[in-house]
Amino acid sequence: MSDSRRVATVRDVAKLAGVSPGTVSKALNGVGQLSAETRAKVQEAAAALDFQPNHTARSLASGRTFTVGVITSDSFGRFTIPVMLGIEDSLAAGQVSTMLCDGRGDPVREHQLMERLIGRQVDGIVVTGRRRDPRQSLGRVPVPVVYVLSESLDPDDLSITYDDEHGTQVAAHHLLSTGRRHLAYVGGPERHLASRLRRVGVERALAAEGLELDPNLAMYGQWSESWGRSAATIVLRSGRSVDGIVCASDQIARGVLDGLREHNVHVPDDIAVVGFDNWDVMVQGARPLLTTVDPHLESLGREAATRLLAAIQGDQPIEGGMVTRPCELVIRDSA
Amino acid sequence: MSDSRRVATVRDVAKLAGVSPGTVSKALNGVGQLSAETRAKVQEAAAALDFQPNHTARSLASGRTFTVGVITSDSFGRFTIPVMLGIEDSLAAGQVSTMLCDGRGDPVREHQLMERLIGRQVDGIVVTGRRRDPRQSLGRVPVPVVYVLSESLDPDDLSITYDDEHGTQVAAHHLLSTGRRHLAYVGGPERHLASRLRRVGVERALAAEGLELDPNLAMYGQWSESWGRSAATIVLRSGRSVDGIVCASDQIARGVLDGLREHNVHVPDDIAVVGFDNWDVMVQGARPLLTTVDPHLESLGREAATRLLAAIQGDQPIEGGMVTRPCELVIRDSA
DNA sequence: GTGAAAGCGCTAACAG
DNA sequence: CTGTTAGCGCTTTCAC
Repeated sequence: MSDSRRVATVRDVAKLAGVSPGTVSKALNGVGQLSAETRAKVQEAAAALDFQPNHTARSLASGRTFTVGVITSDSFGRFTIPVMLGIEDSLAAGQVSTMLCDGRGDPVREHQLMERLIGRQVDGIVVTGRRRDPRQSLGRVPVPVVYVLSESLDPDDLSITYDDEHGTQVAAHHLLSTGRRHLAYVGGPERHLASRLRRVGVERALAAEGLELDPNLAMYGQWSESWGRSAATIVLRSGRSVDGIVCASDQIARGVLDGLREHNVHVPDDIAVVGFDNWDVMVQGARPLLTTVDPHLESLGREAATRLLAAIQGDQPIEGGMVTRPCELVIRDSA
Repeated sequence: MSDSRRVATVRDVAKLAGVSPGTVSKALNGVGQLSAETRAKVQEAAAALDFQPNHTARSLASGRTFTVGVITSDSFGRFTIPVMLGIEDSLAAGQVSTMLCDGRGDPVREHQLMERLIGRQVDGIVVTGRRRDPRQSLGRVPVPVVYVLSESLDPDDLSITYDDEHGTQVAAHHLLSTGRRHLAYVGGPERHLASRLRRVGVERALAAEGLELDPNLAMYGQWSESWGRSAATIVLRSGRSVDGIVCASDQIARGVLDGLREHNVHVPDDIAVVGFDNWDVMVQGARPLLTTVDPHLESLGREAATRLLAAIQGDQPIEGGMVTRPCELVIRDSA
């Protein structure tokens, strides 16, 4: 379906309202000083003509496109989505739209995307990625940039992320405070920063009670359910009387849960289990419902966008550094 | 980090190359007739100045923004992502970017988004949604529109989607061709078109062999794992000697698998199970690995974008109707 | 082949 | 308070 009537411009509105185009602009944008009367007259005319300002022309004249670019290395995946929702949430109010690009984790491609976004005159850029591992900086960019989730290796960039260590620390603390004493940690691959940081969190919580994490019960593996199942078996066969397991992801936790059930171990009575991510699909499918750590990705996105907006409007320039937000433990039935 | 050197314009390039701005435009865009020599000179100058054309200005002058809007009702969810990947895939070649908006399934909001996109002068719009259920048309829009996944109720719109019925038909056919005779169907909510169509597919496949789907073995429930678990129990308690189960989603299938395992039923030897979606997370976590139907969402997105591009370039106007693409059975270990 | 000129639709600076 | 005047950076006739 297509409608080819020519669309109204400021000139048409001006003519109908009996004023000049400049006045129309001021009236509709609420800038400058105008009599309430004129303003009303213009608004009426605009409404009558169903006037929609031409965004492109506005951008060219004002130098702002009211668009921010988002470059992700997560292929629009599970981590990017909540971050995007947060970004949109805080941008929508300012009538700012986003342009999502998938860098596929390739620095060269990311750089091209950045240049393309710059060519499109975006007002700012958010860079986000799969997981926590630090990433290369985009380098010099003529507009403000904020990194979310994956921190930039350049300390002059602003990175906003969550606190892995704190997340598992809270999880382990919960286990300890409900009487568990012998904890195990089931991580993802050791090469992933998140795996290592989350282990430290468990150790911290134990240390606070004068306890230690048995190195044999601190394991690295994959980010998968099947690794979780294997890990459950390993824990049970270890001969150690484990009564609580902190997992580095909900997927792993689900595997652990399944593994334990197959060995007729009752959760949470015999062993309590905590996950990480608060990923609804995993959490809801798990039996019992999974107690897990929520990194609040959406609010990270919201914060990134808010900072970016402030920088764009010139209120507050971006200053480099790491912002690390706490996680929250969501208690359900597994611990 | 920020770099405030003024960026080069066509005028700068023109001056350096010793030609006029108009010539620069022609040389860089490969239009009109120019001597190879001049063209080279201009390209050299552009490179020397690291010239990046201002997209906004180009849009204003040419009337095309090389941007298409995508309105989804799926909150950037699981169904939108593959579709988006497909769209990007086919658009990227033409240097076209996308603007993703979340309509949250609210027709009013969707309409606002559409107007906003039109205000931003997008060249075309793709409308996509959660699942298959038909949706209201956006109505009159001054640019080409293509609906993907959720078909438009207006037959004058072009809708591209996959064939639910065919999907489960292929699944059931596979079960029958490997010797199963007594099939059950575990659907999602009956109010969802997909649930009903997928049931029909199973019936068709059975009919082709002179068999029927026992109404007691055709069930509707939820799109969840826990419903799948319940359904497995129902099937086993039915007293019917079921040897194959077609599920309306991978999540349901996973639940069915878990339910069967708990009753010590062996899959696929005792009962074979097929899912729907080919959703990696579910498929990989399932035991045994799930045989399932792939609706090829990505290629639907690709096709939608290709059609849209053709319409934008004026090659081929959008004509209304439904395009329904077949699904593909992906055989793994559960059937 | 190439240059000059007009203009896309809007905003912004400056008069009045 | 409001109108006029210049552009924003590019494309695109149309002369030459």
